[in-house]
Amino acid sequence: MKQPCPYQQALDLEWTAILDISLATVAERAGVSVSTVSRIVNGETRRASPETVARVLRAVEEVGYRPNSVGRALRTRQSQVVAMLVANLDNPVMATIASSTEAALRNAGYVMILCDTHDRADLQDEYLEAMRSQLVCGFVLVAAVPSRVLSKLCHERAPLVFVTRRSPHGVGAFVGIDDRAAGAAVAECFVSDKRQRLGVVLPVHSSPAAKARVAGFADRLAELGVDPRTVRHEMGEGTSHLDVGYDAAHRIFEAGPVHDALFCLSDQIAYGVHRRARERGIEIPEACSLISIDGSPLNAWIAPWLCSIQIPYANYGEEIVSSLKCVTAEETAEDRILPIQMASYYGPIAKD
Amino acid sequence: MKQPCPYQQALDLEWTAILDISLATVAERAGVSVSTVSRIVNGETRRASPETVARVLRAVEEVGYRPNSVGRALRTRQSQVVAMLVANLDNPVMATIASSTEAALRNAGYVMILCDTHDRADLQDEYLEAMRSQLVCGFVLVAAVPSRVLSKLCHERAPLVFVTRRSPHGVGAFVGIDDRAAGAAVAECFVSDKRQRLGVVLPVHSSPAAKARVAGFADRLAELGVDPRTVRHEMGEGTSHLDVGYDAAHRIFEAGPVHDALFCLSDQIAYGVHRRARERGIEIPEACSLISIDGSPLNAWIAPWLCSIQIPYANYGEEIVSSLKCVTAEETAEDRILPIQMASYYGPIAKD
DNA sequence: CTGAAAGCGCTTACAG
DNA sequence: CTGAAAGCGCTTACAG
Repeated sequence: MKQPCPYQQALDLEWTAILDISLATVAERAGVSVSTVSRIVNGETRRASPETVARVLRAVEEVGYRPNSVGRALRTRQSQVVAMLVANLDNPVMATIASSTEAALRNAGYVMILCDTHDRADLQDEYLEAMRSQLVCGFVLVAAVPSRVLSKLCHERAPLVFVTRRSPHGVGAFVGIDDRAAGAAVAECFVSDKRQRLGVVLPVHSSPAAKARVAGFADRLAELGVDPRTVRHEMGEGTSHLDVGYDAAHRIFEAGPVHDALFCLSDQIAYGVHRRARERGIEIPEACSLISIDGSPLNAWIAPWLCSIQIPYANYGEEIVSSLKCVTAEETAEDRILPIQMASYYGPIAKD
Repeated sequence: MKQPCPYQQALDLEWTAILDISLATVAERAGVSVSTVSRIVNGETRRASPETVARVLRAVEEVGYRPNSVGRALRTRQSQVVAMLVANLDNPVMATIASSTEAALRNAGYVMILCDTHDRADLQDEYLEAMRSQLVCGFVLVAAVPSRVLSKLCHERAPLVFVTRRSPHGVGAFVGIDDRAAGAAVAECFVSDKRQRLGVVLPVHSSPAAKARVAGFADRLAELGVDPRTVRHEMGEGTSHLDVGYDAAHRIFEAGPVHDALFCLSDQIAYGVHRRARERGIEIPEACSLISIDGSPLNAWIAPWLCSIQIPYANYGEEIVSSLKCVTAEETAEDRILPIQMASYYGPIAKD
């Protein structure tokens, strides 16, 4: 039988000792069994007499009882912890998704373990194993890469939600946008702006999502009567998209402003292109307009020269959590495709 | 006695069932007791015969055993999880700190639960309670506010590390910069640039750290022969520092460019001021130079007009983890004051 | 060198 | 309406 360690015995050195206010402590104080206390603190109040309920709740109050999540997790074989694996936390887009997911999880009663996989399959696997051993109740993967453990989890029908990039192993829920449509929207913009000498700036190694954006762009251009073969595709090297844009633009601007419009696959790429243009003395957007995808709120403040398709990253959190609830309940979660919106160049704030 | 559930019995519906590869499974396979397996997987190999060790390790390999962190945490009353409470994840500074801390924790064998307190004392308390019930082995608080539970933890000598802002209750380790020195560095800049009509842009509600920056600025100005009373202090309203800068600059620029240099307490405030200047047609930095504190790497890309004291946020993670190790080991952790560095306006990248 | 046993805090059939 | 008991997976004195 457990010997509850009374409050006073807590050593200065053992700060966790104070958590020794367990069900047993409450039970002893209320003069009932731990079973009864457990039921009552879990809201199973109708199966107990009103007096007992009152007595237990008072005891809970008096000793300041807080349930131990670890004990419960071990018993139920499931915690209230969700694992969030992100390819690159330094990327503001992923940081925004992480932030909104954290808030949505909290509202739903969960907490989030956040892991940065640095886009590496080995780290992703390491984290997936570690998270499973934490008995997490679900996995959220932002921009996942294919990997051994991930494939295993997919086949075990683990509760997985993929964000931004679809499951590399075919199974799992998805939250994101219609990447082809986003590319198409950019094409429409260029054509309605009567831009003639078009270019696309993309990373050397691009994900399926990135490829879909480019394909949607090209297809819509063709539909609008522009031969996609006249469009220049310039790939940039670099770990961050900032570098990618900067690197690609180096070649693009070599011969001066021969292009009058560039499709940048992300805001960060556009920032990189812009820096190069600045250093080359090319006016943006006058000499060459830039359209990207992301629509960071920061653009209104420090990148007013950028036109960007807006992706509602701040709303991803609640969609992710809804999706997670579906997959946890073994329901087949349909894809959640969020709406995108064209953003214009930024003038003064409206209220001004 | 436990009945290990063999691999094959795992239902499709119960994906966690696969974790039923426990010490008992390994023990059975290796023909030894769980005690022995436990010791060996924990590296206690010299107390066992070489043959046993080999047999156990082979069994571990064969069944694909991974220790269950929850079982261990319950038993040892301590997990390998660290709680990170951040005042505002949307703030890029805090996102960078979170990101670097995640990496440092991983290298040290920990994982991080990330919580966004939105600068609210009630949420901070809620999270602190929840994290304690997860048996986290330490707390990292970025820009903590005073609160009931935090005060309790401080007095219990819980393993606490405070980042950016010192402990509001006096006890706990600290990682950050010398805020007075940062303010003083800005003052030196202004004086050596021969700026005459100075201003400070700060939030209406400023933390002790913010006040220290302003005080350091004023004191150094006085030492350099500038009467601090000639400096205008303009406070801006807003939840984000972007709004703060934008709001304050509305009044600052009302009468045109009467100031030739503004000290912005953070990069975000500077962005807000810059947007207002742009809308007013005031040239930055020609008509009015801006110096801020933070030195975000993004400045080089999209805010070349900004001069900013650089704080090494990307190095905070390892300092935080070192500090955490001290406080966990009950050593008295001294403050860790990181060096700051003046950043200049950004020209082309050097290699270019 | 190895194992039986106790127990971390919790939940949940089951019996009464 | 309530409680005794088993057990989640692990660690760790203790005995042999």
